[in-house]
Amino acid sequence: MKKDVSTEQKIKDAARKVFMSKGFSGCTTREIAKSVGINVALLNYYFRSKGKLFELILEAALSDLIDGMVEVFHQDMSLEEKTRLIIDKEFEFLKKHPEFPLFIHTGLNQESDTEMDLSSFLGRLHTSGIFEQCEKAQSEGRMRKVNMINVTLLFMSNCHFPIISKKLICGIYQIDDKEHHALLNEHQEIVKEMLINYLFPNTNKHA
Amino acid sequence: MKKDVSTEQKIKDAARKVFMSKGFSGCTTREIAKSVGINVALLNYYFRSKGKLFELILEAALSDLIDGMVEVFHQDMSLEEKTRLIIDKEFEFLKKHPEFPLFIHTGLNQESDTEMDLSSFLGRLHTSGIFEQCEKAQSEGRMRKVNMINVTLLFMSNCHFPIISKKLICGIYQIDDKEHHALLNEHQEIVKEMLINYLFPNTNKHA
DNA sequence: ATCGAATTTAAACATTTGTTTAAAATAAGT
DNA sequence: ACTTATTTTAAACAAATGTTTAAATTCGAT
Repeated sequence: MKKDVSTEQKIKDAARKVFMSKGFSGCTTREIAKSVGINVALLNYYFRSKGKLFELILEAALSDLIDGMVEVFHQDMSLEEKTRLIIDKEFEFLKKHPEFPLFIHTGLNQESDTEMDLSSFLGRLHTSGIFEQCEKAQSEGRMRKVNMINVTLLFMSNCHFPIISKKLICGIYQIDDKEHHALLNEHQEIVKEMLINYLFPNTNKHA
Repeated sequence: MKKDVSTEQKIKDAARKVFMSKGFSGCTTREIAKSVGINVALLNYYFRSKGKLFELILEAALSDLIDGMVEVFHQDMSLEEKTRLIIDKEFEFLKKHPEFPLFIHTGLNQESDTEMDLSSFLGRLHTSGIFEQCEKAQSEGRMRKVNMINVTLLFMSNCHFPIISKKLICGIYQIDDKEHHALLNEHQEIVKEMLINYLFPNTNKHA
């Protein structure tokens, strides 16, 4: 029943790659099928439609995103350490998968009929204990009193956007891929310092 | 020869609206034509193809983006004042045109054959005098020594991403449009303080 | 009013696209 | 070996899509 890797999984992998680089309406089912080496009909045999397949891929990507964060949250570390670690991890991941953030946000915007339910992710964040750890640090004055949604935004903005904006930045400042990669490395350090300084102002007064 | 507003302009306006909300491959020429109330052929009479029209709209949007920034740069203000003003302006603009940032970045990534030339925008930034003003402040120790590309990234990340990520944030944290709007207002202040503190650390030690 | 150019339309074209149907091939169970 | 269910394919469908053609309409200038 199982080959080396099942056809179903091969389709998912190919679909993920194609959807990520071209978006939902930017590619065709035939393109995905061809990249797997199968017929178009087989794609609708396993998944019911292009839209269903897309939803599946998008949901998996979102799950990966949350999992990556939660994994760090679970560890036994100070918030400063978690901050550094999560920024490093995010940058390293995104350098390898640059299409990821744009895919997620355009994907969420193209959901035609049914809005995807993301509420389950909040549960995973809650059970990671990160909210309690922040709340405690905030009440003890070690962390700036900022809403957790704003904290989320600060992290994601400064990790994801530099990847999203690659074409714009390279186009305007006339730099090539190699220079942009160096830029990202610089920026990674900048973001770490800026966020640490902002969120934990007391601990880092003269670091 | 000219109506109240020319057909050409009406097409551009409609195309801008449709492209912004659905992306290049997410809409059809007929959809644009219908929203103007004209025939599909007329669209290709004024612009040569769907792709050409899209390039035009994208270029105009990019130009608007740069213009908005340059306009602030030209004014006679301190860098701290310009920082606050540009963040406020950007947030206000994006609250009114939330599709703008996603459109630009997916647009730049969908350019099939010809890469768009963005080098002209660098010239406009240079003549605004902002680079010299920063260089001076940096050499005088009033501004942190950060590459201007990184500065650009910091600003754009923290202004654009909160808009881009609306669906994700609302979905995860289960908030509605109204709450998200309030969130943006909070975030606007956070970003201003964080960036000012980071870029001009001396001036704001105990503000 | 008439001529010619610019504007607009209806219709058609050739592809492409998502999906389905029915048959063929493969695998599994007996 | 035979039967049945699963997997895969080729072909077809209807609808959609970007673009073009040729005719109609509008409009300014003479």
